[in-house]
Amino acid sequence: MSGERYDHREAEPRVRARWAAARIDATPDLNRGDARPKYYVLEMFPYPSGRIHVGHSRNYTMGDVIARFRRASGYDVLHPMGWDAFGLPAENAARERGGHPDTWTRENITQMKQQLQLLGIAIDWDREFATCDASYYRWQQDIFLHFLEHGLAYQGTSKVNWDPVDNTVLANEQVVDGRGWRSGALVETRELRQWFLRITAFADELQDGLRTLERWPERVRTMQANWIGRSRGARLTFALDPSTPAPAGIEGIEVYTTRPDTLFGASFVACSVDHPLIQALRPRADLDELKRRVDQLGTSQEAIERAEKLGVDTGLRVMHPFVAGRTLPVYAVNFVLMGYGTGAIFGCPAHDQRDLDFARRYDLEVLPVVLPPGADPASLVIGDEAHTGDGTLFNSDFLDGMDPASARQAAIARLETLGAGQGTIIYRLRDWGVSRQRYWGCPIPVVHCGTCGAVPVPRDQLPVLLPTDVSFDQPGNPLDQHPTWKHVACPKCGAPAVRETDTLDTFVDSAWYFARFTNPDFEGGPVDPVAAARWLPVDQYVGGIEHAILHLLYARFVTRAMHHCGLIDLPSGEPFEGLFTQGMVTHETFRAPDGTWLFPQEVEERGGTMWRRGTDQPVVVGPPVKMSKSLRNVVDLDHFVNAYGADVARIFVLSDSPPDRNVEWTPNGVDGAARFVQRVWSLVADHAGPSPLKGDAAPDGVGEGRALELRRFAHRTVRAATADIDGFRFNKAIANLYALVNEIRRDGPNDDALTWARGEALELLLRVLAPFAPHLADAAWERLGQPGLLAAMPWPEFDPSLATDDTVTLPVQVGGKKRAEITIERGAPEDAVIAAALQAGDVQPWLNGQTPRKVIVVPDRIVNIVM
RNA sequence: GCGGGCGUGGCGAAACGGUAGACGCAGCGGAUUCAAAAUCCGCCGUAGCAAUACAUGUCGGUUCGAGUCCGACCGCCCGCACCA
Repeated sequence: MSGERYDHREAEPRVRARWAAARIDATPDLNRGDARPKYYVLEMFPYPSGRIHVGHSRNYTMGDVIARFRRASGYDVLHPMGWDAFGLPAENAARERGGHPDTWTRENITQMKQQLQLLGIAIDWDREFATCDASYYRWQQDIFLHFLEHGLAYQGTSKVNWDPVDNTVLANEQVVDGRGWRSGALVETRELRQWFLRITAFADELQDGLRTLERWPERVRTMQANWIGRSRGARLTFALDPSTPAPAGIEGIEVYTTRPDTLFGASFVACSVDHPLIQALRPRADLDELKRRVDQLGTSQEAIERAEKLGVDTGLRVMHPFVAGRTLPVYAVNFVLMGYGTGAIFGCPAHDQRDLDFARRYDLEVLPVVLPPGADPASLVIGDEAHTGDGTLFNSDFLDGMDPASARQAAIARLETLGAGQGTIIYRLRDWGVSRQRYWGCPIPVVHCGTCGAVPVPRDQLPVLLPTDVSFDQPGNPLDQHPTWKHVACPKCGAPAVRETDTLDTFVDSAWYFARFTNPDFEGGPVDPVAAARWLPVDQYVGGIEHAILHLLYARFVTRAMHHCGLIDLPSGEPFEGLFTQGMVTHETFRAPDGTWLFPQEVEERGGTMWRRGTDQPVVVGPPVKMSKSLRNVVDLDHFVNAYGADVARIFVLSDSPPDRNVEWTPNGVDGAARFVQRVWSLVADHAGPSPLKGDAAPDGVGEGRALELRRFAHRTVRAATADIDGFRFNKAIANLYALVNEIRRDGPNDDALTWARGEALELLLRVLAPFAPHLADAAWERLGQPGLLAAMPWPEFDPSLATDDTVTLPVQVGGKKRAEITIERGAPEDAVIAAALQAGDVQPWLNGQTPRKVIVVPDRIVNIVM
């Protein structure tokens, strides 16, 4: 043992310099003759929020492992990086600390880029851009104009959270318990003119396309399908009962339902407080009060749905379409939204939980019409739970005896005959409101003219640049308050007009950046058709599960819309062929007696409990949660890399936990990874004697004994670890490498054969380790005197004859419990396996001398003797 | 509230429906050391001297065989359209 230590402070920068000189991160030239199959790896680009911590590193490390693995496996790899740089936090920072959002953002980008480089992530930085670069958002404005021309962008109105004290629109995140986060004022709801993108035009395609995404997690596809929410149902109109007083001009209420089969169980009709009928009845004290309460909930769906179900009886009644003389009360309620369906529903309490809760509260009739299987129609009582499952229709006239699915058809047919309604398909998905009343975003390229209306900014006048001289000392949108910026001549008639002061939702920025990466300098349009055709779709996209719905759906939509406008040629419309959703890095939280959060380096353990470092203050330790600056449970990347090295961070965040699950950052786990690095190094430093690494021929004896065992183990490890990387089981790949290190270190005869086998195993180890711990692997390669860079070498191959054993050990079960093991030739015929199993000594006592009823043999896996 | 997911030793985990606990951490014992750190070797689900029994959030089901499939429940996590 030489005792030589691996010095990451010396090795990591040196190895990175060698990579840089060899340009291992460069994207291969499109036009070269010997192009290989392409592979586009992309991590969701980050919001430049400040310094990164070790928690951020996991996403990029995973992408880097994939990129390095694919590069070695013979692909032309594109692995770019950029910055999702517009958004609220920069504006908040400007308001709180002064300065300009642009300055704050650029400083963060500089820092984060350095830190990513420190981690050794092999990114082609030549393609870097930030969404706040005018050279990027200029093309986004161009895309917006195309959408406008194709009817995919339009103006409408929608509700926003309004802070009456700050006179500003609040994000849902900025509404805390119904109050503005800064002012504390009760939030109001306002209806504003806004820009929308017509995502609903692609609802069917977006839903159907999910079926083709075979390399997406099933749960993400399910969530998106539910979000789009295509449903078949019926629109029908309940005619107002002429004997009740109705507002002039309103003769009926149109509702949408997915359950026309339950129409005979209807006991009320419920309208949104914003429904035209309810508006026509106002002002009226009880309705006004309900409207006020609804408005105070804000616009978030969660708040609305969690609120207690409330309603006001309008006093109006409507007539049942199927039953002459039967009328239903009409309520205004707080749980029906104007934006979904027709803004009105009929309630069938027996078969819908929400309707049942409402009916119980207001003492409305509960009439079951679907009889659960096996239930008795005479004694069936609906308690606190609605029956939403299958059954047989009863109490339902012409539908009696049908199952719900047929009853739906029959009810729709009858409605259509009566002229009272028709079958239809609707979507839960709403058009995408992209207007934001904020400064730090992409300006919407439109001018509002008193005579010409909304006029697109001519293409030759793009980009509409954000003004830099803005002030954040007053609330509201700085663009709106800017003294000159918005005042321009109408592009059409030349009369004085004003610019649109709304900017685009930052989800628009991230909905097409992956396409721009294929040629970020292209001047002929948003996307270079040649480069996009070469590189798209992204072969492997990596990011957090929190983006399962919105970001991914918007990107799928924009890709289709761009294809529709001829901006991109991607008939599938699917930008991401493979998707992997990674888990977060978590850490315990620490809290001082006075309630302030403490950084991990501010606490220490003494006598089994945690104390504030150097004091006698006890520390409250909280459970591990996602690393975040606000809770201070973060480990700074620069400090960590200085102390342990980038590779220890890389190994740690990928070992221990499956990549799609969270991993808890612990000091002990870090030490384990650091120990592994040193073990690898000592194997390298101590390697001497005959070795394939020096070109020595295999000595006699490598085909037997320990040498053969080690060779088999090493080749098996390459096979398993390769499959693990390919299948995103990075934790298992690393566990296999740990096991290989243990195996190389195991005692054995001190002979040339084993020494040579160790050299072979060491080479295979380093080559498979290279994507995970690239600095260590290349430094070790150099230390072994090998020429060139591991980072540029092809992926190692294993010898199938060594990776497969010719005997297998089978467990023998009796009655499903393991009683013995037999070792037998791989692929032995079934009767030989049965004979060996029945003769096994440990099996005999369990047979009691009887003949088994049955013996189940799973070839090369298991034997089960059934008595 | 609605939609989606997860739950296995003291801890992170592994396990094509086929030997539950690979690999790592912690712990325990030993070697080395004047001593400690580091390093190395061994043990390590629970009960039991052992044979064995019991163990994958809880309860039930399918199967020769269930951590894995099905149903109900409990707990935690993600999303809910203006955080990114």
